[in-house]
Amino acid sequence: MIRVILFEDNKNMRESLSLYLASSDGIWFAGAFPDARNAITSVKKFKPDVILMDIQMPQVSGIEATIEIKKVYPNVKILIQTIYEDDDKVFQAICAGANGYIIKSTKPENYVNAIKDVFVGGSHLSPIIAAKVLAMFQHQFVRIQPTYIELTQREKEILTCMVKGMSYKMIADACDIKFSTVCTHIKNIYEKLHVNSAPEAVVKALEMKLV
Amino acid sequence: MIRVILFEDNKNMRESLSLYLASSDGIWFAGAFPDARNAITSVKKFKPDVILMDIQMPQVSGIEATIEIKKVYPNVKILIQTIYEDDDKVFQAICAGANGYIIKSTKPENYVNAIKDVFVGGSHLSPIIAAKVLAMFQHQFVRIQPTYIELTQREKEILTCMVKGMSYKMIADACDIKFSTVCTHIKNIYEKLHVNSAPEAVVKALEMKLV
DNA sequence: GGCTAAATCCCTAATTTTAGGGAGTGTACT
DNA sequence: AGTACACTCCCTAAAATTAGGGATTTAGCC
Repeated sequence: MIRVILFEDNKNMRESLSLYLASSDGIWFAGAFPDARNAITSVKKFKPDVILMDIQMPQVSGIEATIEIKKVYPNVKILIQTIYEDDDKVFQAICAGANGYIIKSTKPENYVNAIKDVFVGGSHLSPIIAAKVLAMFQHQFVRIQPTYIELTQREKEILTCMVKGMSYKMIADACDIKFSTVCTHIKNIYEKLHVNSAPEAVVKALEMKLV
Repeated sequence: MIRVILFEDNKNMRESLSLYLASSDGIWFAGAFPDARNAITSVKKFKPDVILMDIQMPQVSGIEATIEIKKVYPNVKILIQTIYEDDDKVFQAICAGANGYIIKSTKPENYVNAIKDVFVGGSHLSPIIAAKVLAMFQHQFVRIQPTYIELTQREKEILTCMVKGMSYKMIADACDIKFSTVCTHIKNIYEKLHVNSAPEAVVKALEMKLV
């Protein structure tokens, strides 16, 4: 049996969800709360395996509650359930440590599926949310290089050293070349990247993921 | 009806999946292929809405095929189905533009659910995969600040200017303070961040997401 | 062979940054 | 009333970076 508690400010929603969960196989519904002000004590008292958490609640938001609970009970699974599907909320929820994110419009059996998924260590994301997460993920990692910049092997090597915060002298040592050669390379790098200083070059290198 | 094609090198798997999909409601199964060498021409010919793609295939991997197909047909939905659940494969698949990732052990009806999810613009991730994605996501974005560093408002402002590649003089102008004050602030910043140069400070600022 | 690009080296001089030091103002908290 | 801290400013001098210029060697390509 999976012990579940619910945080949800909307009375109707809270009562109907409670009823549904209480009558679901494999779920032991331990309690429902209209706000998350005493979330920690509730968790301590009811020892849930999975928490269903609304985002929009008076006093303490579901995001804040998630952060607090995860700090003290990192193994409790938290399933966000909300009507919000904007990037920011999704982003915050994930960063807070949520184990799943389902939108409220889903069929009630999806709640049970999601609870079972997160209980065994998986995550459950509604398709719309999953799409958002993947999009954010790609945006983060896929290299966008509109202006294709060609740095030579040596130049990349030296740029990498600069990113590490090394001085010209240290770079010369590390690459086993003369100080003056480092100067030359860096001059060329600046020209190729259209920058005029080390910090600028470093920022550009990082954002273009050249190194 | 959702037009679906399948890339899968394992004969048994290919045939049983084909059978199952061909008999599923709402799905028009258009074809199955043992490798992805002519993926583009197959897509052109069969005009699928959704492609089921294995990762491990001879000649051309499912990841490579995904990249190629997405380049030409960005609107075709690609659903990765594989036995691999290691971080690297998941990561690559997502970066390649996959719209979903399901592991082969799932029940056949999950295939149909996933196909329907991606067809309407959502994404579908198996719980284990979703958990991995969320973990990677958190790892990327959650600020790990073991050494809690407090920069004052002004210091953050100046650090931001440095990240933009501005010189001391430009910063002084921008913040409407004297050059010497900029020096003082930067000295303090270096002390707080335990660095000795502008590039280092910039890198640290970015990786600690202080700015 | 001639050409090009990468990589190496050197010089000078201007400019910028960094490392010391000290010092005054205002605000907020105790 | 006193203290702490953020913010401001100044000075000097050493160190590092940037901007010019030019030069050689090696390797690959036509």
